[in-house]
Parts: sequence; structure tokens; C-alpha cells
Amino acid sequence: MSKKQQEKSQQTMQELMESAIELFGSKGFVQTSVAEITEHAGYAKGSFYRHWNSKDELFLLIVEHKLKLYRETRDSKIAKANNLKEVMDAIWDFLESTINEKNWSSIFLEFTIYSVRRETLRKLLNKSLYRLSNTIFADLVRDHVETDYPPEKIGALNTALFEGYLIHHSLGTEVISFQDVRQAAIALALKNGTKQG
Amino acid sequence: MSKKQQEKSQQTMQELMESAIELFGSKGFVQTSVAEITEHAGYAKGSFYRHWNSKDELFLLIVEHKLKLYRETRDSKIAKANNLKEVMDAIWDFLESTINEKNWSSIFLEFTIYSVRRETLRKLLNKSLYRLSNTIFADLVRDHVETDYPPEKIGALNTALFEGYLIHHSLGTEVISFQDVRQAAIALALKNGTKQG
DNA sequence: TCAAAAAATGACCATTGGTCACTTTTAAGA
DNA sequence: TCTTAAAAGTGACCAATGGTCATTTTTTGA
Repeated sequence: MSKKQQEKSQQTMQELMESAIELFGSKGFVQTSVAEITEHAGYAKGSFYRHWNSKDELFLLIVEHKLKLYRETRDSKIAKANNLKEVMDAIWDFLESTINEKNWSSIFLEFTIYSVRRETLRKLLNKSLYRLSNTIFADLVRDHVETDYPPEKIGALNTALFEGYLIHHSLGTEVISFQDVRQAAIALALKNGTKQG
Repeated sequence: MSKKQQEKSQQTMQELMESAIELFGSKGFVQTSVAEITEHAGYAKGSFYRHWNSKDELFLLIVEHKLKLYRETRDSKIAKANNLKEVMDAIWDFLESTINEKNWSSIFLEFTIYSVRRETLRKLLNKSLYRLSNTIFADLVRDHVETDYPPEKIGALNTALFEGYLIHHSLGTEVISFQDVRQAAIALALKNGTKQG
């Protein structure tokens, strides 16, 4: 393949991906069709499959990119944290950033539930690359946990509260705000993970 | 319509509904097709639509029935509760019963997420009939809340934690058990809702 | 200018929720 | 017992969708 052709192919791929990001962002995963993605970028449906094997595959790629960016910011903050409270604050800043951008985390939640009945996809999604992984979370907080409550559980409870809030939020209910959940989650983590908690 | 014909129609409806309950229970909502439901009960697809207008409608009916049963048990227990701790215990017994039966609450979670992008359905689902409603929860705990933390928020946080756990559980992760979440949720409610918390 | 390779296309397939004109069954009256 | 109207049941059909692939168009380098 010539250099120029490679570039053209790359460009088409980029255009399709941007079209997909826009459409997923506004309509969610299931409601966005492959034909829409290609049309919106000015191509025919068949072109999609020259770049990815499935709609799932592209979505995972997008998520991977997005999470990578968020995580870089998060990890540099966490490195500076002195105690569990500060770690939790950094984590919740990170979670907030994933919500703020077009409610992206809710779209990812949709995809997560969609994956539950698709075994291969579900196993793939459980990898740290895509999930708010419990093992990664555990590593982040471990150094600051003062009790013998397992760090993994602190992480899983935190994720549960966050994802539960996403459902609440997705349904348009506004009984609790992001701040309420953040506060509750941090209180819970401190209760389980510090001596004074 | 004659009595006998009415009975026949009722019976068919019952057969279809039982078939649907079984299939939804094992394959979830989206992965169960209308044709499967009717075939499994020994009818043709068209028969389905003589009884309900859509797959959604039947699912909602099933949920309504199920929740009704659970709630009766729950409310009779809550009436006897003397403090917030006992109310929370009754509520979590109720939540546990919805999980124990073929993971029914996870299937309902799937349906909830499915409804998010379908406006009419989403609004319908927000009614107390179908949701672990925040207003109902608030009414249940209100008498026992000693602080000025809004009962609605205690309820919404509780639901968030429960539904977040469902996601965790649906993905096959087993970092936290139902007991872990129950314990955390009750601790959180007591922290926000009692003076000694 | 031309041929090979890559890019792009869109008709086609299977699956699905839903529709509806048609067929079969049922039951009540003659 | 026969007739007939109404109800029950059927399955071909429709549109939308994810995915396939033979074919067409474009690009490139000799």
C-alpha cells in the first residue's frame, strides 16, 4: 500500500470514528446504526467494515481512547495524594469528568448492560482497559487504607454507587445530585478504610 | 363472547405469559424474541398481539405482578419496624428476594436501561408501579429519620447502591457479595439518617 | 496509458418487532 | 344436525438493522 493510500485510509477511518463519537454521544450505542455513522461521514455502509469488524469493536476502541485520556489526569493527581480522602477526591474528579462530556459514562453504562448477555463481549469488558476496574481501584487506594477492610471491596462499592447514580441520572430523576453521591461514596470509603471512620 | 371462549382466551394468555416469564428469566428481555415466546407456548407469532400491543407491554405487566407480591411482604414487615435499622433490614430482605428469583432484578435492570432512550417508556417506568420508587422509599423511612437529611435522598442513595451492585453482579464480578452491599447501604442510611450515625 | 491494488459501494442475507388479511374453530340458534 | 357469525389462531409480509461480499471506482506507479 502506498503512503498516500495509507493516509487516505487513515483519514476515512478518522472521519468515521468522529461521526460515530458524535452519534453515540447523542443517541447512545444501540440507537445509532452503522448506516447512520457512515452516511453522516459521507460514505456507504460497506466502508465501515473495512476498518472494524463490528459496531462493538469500534465502540470499545473509542472507550479505550477516552479512558486513557481521563486516566492520565487522574493518576498524576493520585500520585500527589497524602491520604485516603485525597485519593477519593481525585477519583471522583475523574468520574465527574467522564460524566461532563456528553454524559459519556451513561452511554458506556448502556453498552455494559448490552454486553451482559454476550459472553465474549462481557469477558472482554471485564478487563481493566474498559471497566472502572476493581483491581486498579484497589491499587490506587491500598497505600492509604488503614483498616483490614479489603481495598478491592472499597473500590467495588465505590463503583456500584457511581454506576447506580448513572442509572438514576439516566432516568431523568433528580432526587440526588452528583455531589450527593460523591459525598456519600467518600464517606463510605472513609468509614470502611480509616480508623476514625 | 361466550364464557367458554373467554376462558380459552384467558388460558392462552396465561400460557403465553408463563412462556414469556420463563424465557425472559433465562435469556433476558432483548434476547427473547416474540416468536420464541409464542412457539415455546405452542402458538404462532400473531397470537401474541391479540393479547398485548408490544413486547414492552407484556414485560411491564409481568414486572407489575412481581413487584406487587414482593411489596406486600415488605410492607407488612415495615409496619412492625421500630427504628431506621429495622426498616432498612426489611427493605433489604425485599431487595434480596427480587434477586433470588432467577436474578429477576437484573433482568429488570436491563429493561430499565433499554427504556432510557425511549421517552414514552422511560416516563412510564418512572412511575412507582415499576421502579424502586424514591417517593415510596421516602415514605417508608420518613418516620424513623432523626436528622434533616432528606428521606428521598436516603432512598435514592440506597437504590443507587443496590442497582450498582446489580451491574457488578451481572458482569460476573464477585468482589463484593450481596451482604457487603447490604451492610454498606444500611451503614450509609444510618449515618445520614440517625443522630449517632 | 494501463494494469494492479486499494477504496468504496450497495444489493443481499438473516433476524426481529410488529401488522393484517386470511383460515380454522367454536358455539348458539334453527 | 346444519348454518353462520364471531372469536381464535395463523403466517406471509413490512421496515429496520448488523453484517457480507461481489462488483465498481479511484489511485498509483511503471
